[in-house]
Amino acid sequence: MKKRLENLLSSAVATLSERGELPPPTDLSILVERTKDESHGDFATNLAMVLAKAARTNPRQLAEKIVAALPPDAVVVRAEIAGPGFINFFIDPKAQYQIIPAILQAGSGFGRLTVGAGRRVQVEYVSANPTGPLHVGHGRGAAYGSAVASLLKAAGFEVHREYYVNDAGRQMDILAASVWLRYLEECGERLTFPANGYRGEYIRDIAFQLHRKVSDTLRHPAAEVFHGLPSDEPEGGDKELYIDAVVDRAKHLLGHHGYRTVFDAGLNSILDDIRQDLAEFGVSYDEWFSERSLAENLATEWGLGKLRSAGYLYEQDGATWFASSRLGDEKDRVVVRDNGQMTYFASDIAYHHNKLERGFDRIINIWGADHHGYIPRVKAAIQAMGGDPDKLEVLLVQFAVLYRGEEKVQMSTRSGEFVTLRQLRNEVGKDAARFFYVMRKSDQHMDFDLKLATSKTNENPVFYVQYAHARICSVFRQLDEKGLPRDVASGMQQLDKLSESHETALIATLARYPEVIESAALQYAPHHLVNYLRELAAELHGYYNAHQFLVEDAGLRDARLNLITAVRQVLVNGLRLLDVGAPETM
RNA sequence: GCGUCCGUAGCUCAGUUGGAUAGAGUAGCGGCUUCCGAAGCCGUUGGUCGCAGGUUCGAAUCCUGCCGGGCGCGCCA
Repeated sequence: MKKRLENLLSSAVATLSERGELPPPTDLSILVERTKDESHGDFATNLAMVLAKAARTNPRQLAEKIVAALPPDAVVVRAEIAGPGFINFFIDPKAQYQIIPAILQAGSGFGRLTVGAGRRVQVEYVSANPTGPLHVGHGRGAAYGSAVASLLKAAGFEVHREYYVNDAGRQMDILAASVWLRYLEECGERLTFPANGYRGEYIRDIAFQLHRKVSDTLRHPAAEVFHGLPSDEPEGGDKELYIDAVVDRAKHLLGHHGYRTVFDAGLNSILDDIRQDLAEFGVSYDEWFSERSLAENLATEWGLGKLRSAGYLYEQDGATWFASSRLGDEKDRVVVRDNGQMTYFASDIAYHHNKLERGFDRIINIWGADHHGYIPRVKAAIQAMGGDPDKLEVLLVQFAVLYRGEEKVQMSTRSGEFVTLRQLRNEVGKDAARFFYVMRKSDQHMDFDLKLATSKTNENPVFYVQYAHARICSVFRQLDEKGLPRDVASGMQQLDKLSESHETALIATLARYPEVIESAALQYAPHHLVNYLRELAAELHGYYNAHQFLVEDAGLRDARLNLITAVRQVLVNGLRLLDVGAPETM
């Protein structure tokens, strides 16, 4: 409908230009919006106000000319000029009714668009280090990333969902060392655990399983393990130097094979847990991309080689630096440390090089907001490798602060008593968690009220929307119980009986759904969809309370049943994009 | 200190490629069930859009400064 009006307007502008009443058309984009106020008609455009300056006339006069030049259209009842120069369009209600058969015919495909035109988009989200279970911060990234990917797919993009598994690098070595030390404790060794090791209870579980599997074969006396190491932080040393020394010692004593056994025990156990956790959260991936595979394929060296040949690498203080400051970053960044180890950033350069090579039209990274300072260096790397930095879009997700009613839920990674995503799901359920996480703009802090998420009242937006769906299902159960007939085709013939204000408003809201999907997808803003669903549910509840659906008049009854069937379909489609259930009974 | 994001009703938040009288939920107040699920609905109270300038037909939205807050500023990831 918007498109149709835009075409009418551009034809009117063309006519005026030919007559010389307007300057030759530039590449102006005609903006047609839905009105907020009924008295302003159904759609409005600010076209006359935008063009007034170039036409050297006042907006209202120009608006009159534009309206006069509009080609006739069966659907447009009238066009009015209002306010400072808006042109308001009033649409024939009969044309609006057609959305109902359109929705029922399209079914689950209603709201599937073609704006994406099959362009390939890669979406990377969560990508938490496999050094421990997912916590509630990752949950928001998971819900958001998953919703964005689903929206883009609905909008017609070809979407590739990816999790970057940091299964290489220093943190994983620290994890392996932590597992090994707990394993030694299982064997009966007594030792002091490093300040910078992973202290979570899950490490003990992994060590316990490892010990059951390999018994004492990887055991070394504690005295041998810690002999000659620098002092740890509590003894006045440097915890970073200390943990690195512990890692080296583990590698040395265990040998390649033994070390790998410990390393993989930790990695596989945690990664399996993360996979299962996400699966239960309804979050899925097309690919789990291994960082280690980059090293094994020498991709990291290759990526750095690319930077070197482009003249962006230099040596200083024994380390290798990337001159990212020449490409907009605050300062240059180390890619190879003076001890010969690659930094995380070196892998990331290779990873992004790999993404570029795969030929995506757009690359979307979803990161925690605390990583925002990391964006310029990655963009710089892409540019240095000859790629287009604008292809990369980094979406930031702020952490959610958990509350139970008024009370803030304390979280502390240090003490290990952080709330895991699994704990959250167990407390509020998958549907509420998914819905709440994407209810707010992603780059904004949010308060997540656990008590509200579990309450079964109208205060809880999840239940409110789901209840609208269940209520419609209930109407159809009543229809059966009363033994009333239903004739869909006949209802379609008599849609013009839907003349109550609740009905026309509901129809207009239904017609908006594809526009909501488009803007939510293009703006990476699932909260737009959430707000829409709440609005649609509210209108359904209001309609339900104001009018009886199962009325005597069979024609009116069938028309109303067709309308609420369409509402149910849109609720289902929208909730499915968020992976929130649409139960038939509550 | 530098960078970056943010500041909208008592509370939680929408609304920012500039548009008409700034919205919703919740809290408060007052109503609605012989009838399809009251897990609902209707009405009402409540705002210097952080402050001060600027840009223009028009600013919550864009620009500048200030105030207040989050995050970042490692040869960590």
